[in-house]
Amino acid sequence: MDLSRLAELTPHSWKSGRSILYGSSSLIEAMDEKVLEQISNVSRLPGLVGAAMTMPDAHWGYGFPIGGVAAFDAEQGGIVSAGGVGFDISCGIRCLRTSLKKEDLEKGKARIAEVLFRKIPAGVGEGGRIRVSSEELETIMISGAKWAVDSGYGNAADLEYVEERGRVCGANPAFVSDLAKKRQFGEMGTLGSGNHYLEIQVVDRISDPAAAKAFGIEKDGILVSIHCGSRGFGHQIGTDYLVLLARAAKRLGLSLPDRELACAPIRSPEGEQYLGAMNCAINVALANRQILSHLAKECLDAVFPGILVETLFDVSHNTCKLEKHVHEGREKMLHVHRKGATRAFGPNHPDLPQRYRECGQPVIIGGSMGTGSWILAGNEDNPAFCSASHGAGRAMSRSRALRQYEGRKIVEDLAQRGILIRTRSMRGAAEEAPDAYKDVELVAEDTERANLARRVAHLSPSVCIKG
DNA sequence: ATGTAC
Repeated sequence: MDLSRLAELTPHSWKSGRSILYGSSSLIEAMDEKVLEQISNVSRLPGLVGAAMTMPDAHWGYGFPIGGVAAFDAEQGGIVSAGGVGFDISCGIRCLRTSLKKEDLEKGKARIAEVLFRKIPAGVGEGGRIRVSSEELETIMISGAKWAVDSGYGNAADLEYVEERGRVCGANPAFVSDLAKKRQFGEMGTLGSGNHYLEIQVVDRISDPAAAKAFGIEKDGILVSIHCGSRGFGHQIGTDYLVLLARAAKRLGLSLPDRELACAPIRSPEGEQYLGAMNCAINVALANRQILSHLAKECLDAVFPGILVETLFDVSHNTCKLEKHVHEGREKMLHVHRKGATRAFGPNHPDLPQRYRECGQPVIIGGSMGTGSWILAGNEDNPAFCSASHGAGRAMSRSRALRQYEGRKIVEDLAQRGILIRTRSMRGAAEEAPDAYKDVELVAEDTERANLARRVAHLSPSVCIKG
């Protein structure tokens, strides 16, 4: 991206019209011009409050850039957009802390890789062993991770450390198509494909000891991170509502800068229907990660008997949420779209569990396959409607990565470095090559320098089950 | 992201 088109606000934020791009000049320069074009389009949608923003890990997406944040006010004709949430609704990361230490893991590393690979359903169309009835699915849509806990997957203590305590309000199954429901019956408790993974990680650097203590992590400790979403269910809702919202925009005469930005006023039948369906998908994703956490725990217990596994936190990064924010000195209820962006509540936020009230919400930046990840903590004066980066962010398209890399070689190279990848798709491994992503170190550093969140601990991968 | 593509 050509920096001369942007006004430098700070060394880590750049402005163009009503858009703000967060990140240092090197990350912004490396971004596709499309990111600026897309976020500028978003900034012209009705009812936007403040600026449309991109996080340091942003890249080109469908309509909205991935790494995009935009808040809309229903009282000012604000809109909701399916492209502003993404197809994988409520995709996110569940992070588990364990009582295991680095040296204990080494002894059982190959074994846990095999057990996880056998037990965690992963890959395109890979169904799980769990079958739910249509009545159960209705309950899942309303109760999210709470349904999973009530059904024996995990325990109530987990829910305390899941965004919205495992269940969002406003879910309305009546607005979900039969096709979306049908696609989910066999997919509860499955990882999916693409950038999804289940990874065992070693805490190898602590940069904020106080927050690390609150998060219950220490150097050489072992964490498990599960990155996945709402599978075919959310995808189908996204597909269904792109059509419906485009029709609504046309009917209401909204002029859209890009047809991929199909949207409708929050206060319109279609807007309300989308939000009702999207909230069902959030709950499905939260239930999915709860089940997967339980399965992972069973695997860990089989290989490391007596291991303690607790939920550190569960963050979604593809959502639209109604939240209270202070803008220009006034309190407002806003619909905040975060597409490939993590919510990052700061210290003293009333929605945080007591344990994290003082240090702020755990913010997870999931790295690419074989590279590191970061855990950060939310700041009280976050400038982006309490949002932060969600991952390394792609630097290269999937098709280009596929041309450039060979999956098997990527997996072998990582094995040489002691990182065990288990996948059913070598094509996926090529698409997910570490170098097809931005440098997660730069993303985490810029996230901190832009005041979006502050770094707490660096994690390095040890075992990774890829979708 | 996706029972991977109108």
